[in-house]
Amino acid sequence: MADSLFEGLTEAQREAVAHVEGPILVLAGPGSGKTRVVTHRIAHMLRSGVYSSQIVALTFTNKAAQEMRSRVERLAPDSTVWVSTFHRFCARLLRAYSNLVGLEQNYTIYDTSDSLQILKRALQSEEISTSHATPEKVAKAISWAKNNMVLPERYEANSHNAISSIVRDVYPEYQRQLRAANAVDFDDMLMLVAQMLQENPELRAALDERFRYILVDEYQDTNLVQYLLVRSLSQQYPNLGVTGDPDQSIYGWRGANLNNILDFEKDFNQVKVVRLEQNFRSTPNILLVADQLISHNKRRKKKSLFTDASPGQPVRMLTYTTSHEEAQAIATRIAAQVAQGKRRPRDFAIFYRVNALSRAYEEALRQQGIPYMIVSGVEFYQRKEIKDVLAYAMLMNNPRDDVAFTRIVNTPTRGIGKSTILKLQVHALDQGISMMEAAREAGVIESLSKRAAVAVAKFVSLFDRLSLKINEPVEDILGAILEQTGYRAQYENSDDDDDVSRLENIDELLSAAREFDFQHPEDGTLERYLEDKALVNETDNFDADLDRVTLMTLHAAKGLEFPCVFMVAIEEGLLPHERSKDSDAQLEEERRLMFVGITRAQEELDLSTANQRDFRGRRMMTVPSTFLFELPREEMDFQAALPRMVSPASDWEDVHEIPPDDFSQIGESGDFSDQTPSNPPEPPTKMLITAAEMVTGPGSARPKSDPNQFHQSMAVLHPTYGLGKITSMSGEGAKRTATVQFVTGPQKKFVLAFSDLRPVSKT
DNA sequence: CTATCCTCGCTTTTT
DNA sequence: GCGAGGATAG
Repeated sequence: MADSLFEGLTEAQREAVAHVEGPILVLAGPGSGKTRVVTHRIAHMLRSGVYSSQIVALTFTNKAAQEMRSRVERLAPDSTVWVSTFHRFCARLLRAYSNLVGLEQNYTIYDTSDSLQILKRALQSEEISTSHATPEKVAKAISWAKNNMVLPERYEANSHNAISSIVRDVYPEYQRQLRAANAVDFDDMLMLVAQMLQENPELRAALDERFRYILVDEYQDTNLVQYLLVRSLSQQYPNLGVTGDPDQSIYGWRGANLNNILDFEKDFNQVKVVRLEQNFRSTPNILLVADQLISHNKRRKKKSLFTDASPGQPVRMLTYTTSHEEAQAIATRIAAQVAQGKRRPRDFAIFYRVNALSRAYEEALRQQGIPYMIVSGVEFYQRKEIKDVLAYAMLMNNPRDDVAFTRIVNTPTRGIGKSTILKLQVHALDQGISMMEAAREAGVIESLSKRAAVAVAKFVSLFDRLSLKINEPVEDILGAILEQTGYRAQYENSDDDDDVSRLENIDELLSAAREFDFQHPEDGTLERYLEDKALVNETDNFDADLDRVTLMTLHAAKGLEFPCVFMVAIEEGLLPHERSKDSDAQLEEERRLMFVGITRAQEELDLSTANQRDFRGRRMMTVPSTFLFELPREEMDFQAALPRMVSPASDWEDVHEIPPDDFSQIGESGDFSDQTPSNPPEPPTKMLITAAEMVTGPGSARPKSDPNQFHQSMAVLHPTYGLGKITSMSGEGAKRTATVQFVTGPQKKFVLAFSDLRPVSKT
């Protein structure tokens, strides 16, 4: 039946879609329609008589899962195919079979910072000195072990590595304390399920049968545990379909093992291999550059990428004298194209290797009045007030959760100080009980003063009162926490802007809880709600609908595409990064990173370097990346970015040599803009003028503003952050401060008398 | 206990 | 150059 599922597909794509039984490896080059193939394949399986309950599709991120789910739904509206992240899949299995791995069904999922608390405690109780290794480093090493299925008792220290001996000593205790708290860390979720399947052959066989068809997306990013997991569920029914591209594996540093995809054909019998090599995204010129670069990697599977698109413009390679000029030139180019109506801001993206580089481009864009957004992975931190409130809920759900207990026993303050908490902890450890249980025995703990014991007893009764509500709707539970603990009260009636915003965040949490209750009329348990909270990251801050230039790291760019891409700072030490240069494997990963960046571009691609770069507050001479010498230079457009540059490609190797007089520029003082020949950018057309445009020139001595002219909700301008709005104010006279929410994202607090804030006139 | 000072160190990031 | 986290003072 040549049905609609195959319409418009290439030969290779059809081949993959048509495959139902047995293992299949789909090697999907960039822009080759991979998701389309996977979703159509699922739909085809369903039409071929496979029950949707027998299929599970695993992804890494919630975003990918969501995307796949909605696309499957479109093709097969009433199917109940389970599309899930690895972690959520494992979370469910752990709930069902918790007893097999020493957990209770209501176990807690610790995030990275919670786990770190446990680790610090474990380091303390084992009396291990961390003077030569931070807890963070130890945590990383433990995570590595867990990703590689190394159980605590099997861990062996490496004599060359100081951290590994610490890990050997602390890993078992860390794991004990997690189990004592009835908690798991993220890595446990996968490792424990894998362990459970190894130790319980009947269960493994049953689940293998239940999940007869398993699909794994981004297979090149799987680690050993994930590999063991899917392999053990594909024994009697080896219908494992994996999709990925070894050339786009950029997460080796967090445990991804390239061997999984490279050896897939060895791991299973009669593997069907389909290569998706036709690219539907980029021009041949861009593809050629990508292909030449990646051909320098050894550990890969060769693919020949091709496209039907017309050649398009050559890829440009630009060398600037300074990073400042690089940023200016990019911003000017974008401004000009937008002004001409040729492109919109959202058509452009700027990619860099490290977040710390973003500033220069931000500033240049701001000066040009171009709207932009930064997609950054660092703003992930959880807000304190949210974590506090949820900690109460977590403790209700799992009273053994010592991290939650420690967090809220004195929040808001109720006279239970550090030493009291420590005494409770010691008592708990002695008796082999949880801190909550220890708190119940406060009256008989000798070391505790009468006063402390009373404070603790009061807390316990408060907690018990709250716990009565555990089966009520989540919104009611959180509401009760906020009222009965006095948590809300401590922030109410406060003028402080931080407190105001805390209350706003709390209200948002409540309305999200209401939404959860609404969405889960049947299974809206607190347990379920907390699992959602633990496994979903709400800061999905990339909104493709906004008409803004996108700034992001190369890692963040994976999976996206833009008509016009600028890849910047392609210099030794940055790309490849200096910390990646000691091994070939890491160097190849850096090359893949560049490959990923290049292949995001649909029509235009600019690669650039600067001879001098301002970075981390210092000015440094740079060396162009070795990767640049691996590109098809004859096919590219080498441009002198500035009058001073040597332009022809033949002289290009000389460009990075520093003319003697250039050293005069190296110094700690002085603004670049003084030295650069000023070629003022074309002023953008009127419709483009944003607030930043109105800022007076850099460094001009402007009198500070009178604090009294500011008021709540006023639009203001800052020379660095651009346009913003005053969300709240506090203090008086010289100490009067304003909190400003900037349109570019950040929220900052200013002492008005000393700030460079200016009101925006309404004219 | 909390505010502020100072030191350190510094890829990439999801769950 | 900047922010997190520890130390110290009030």
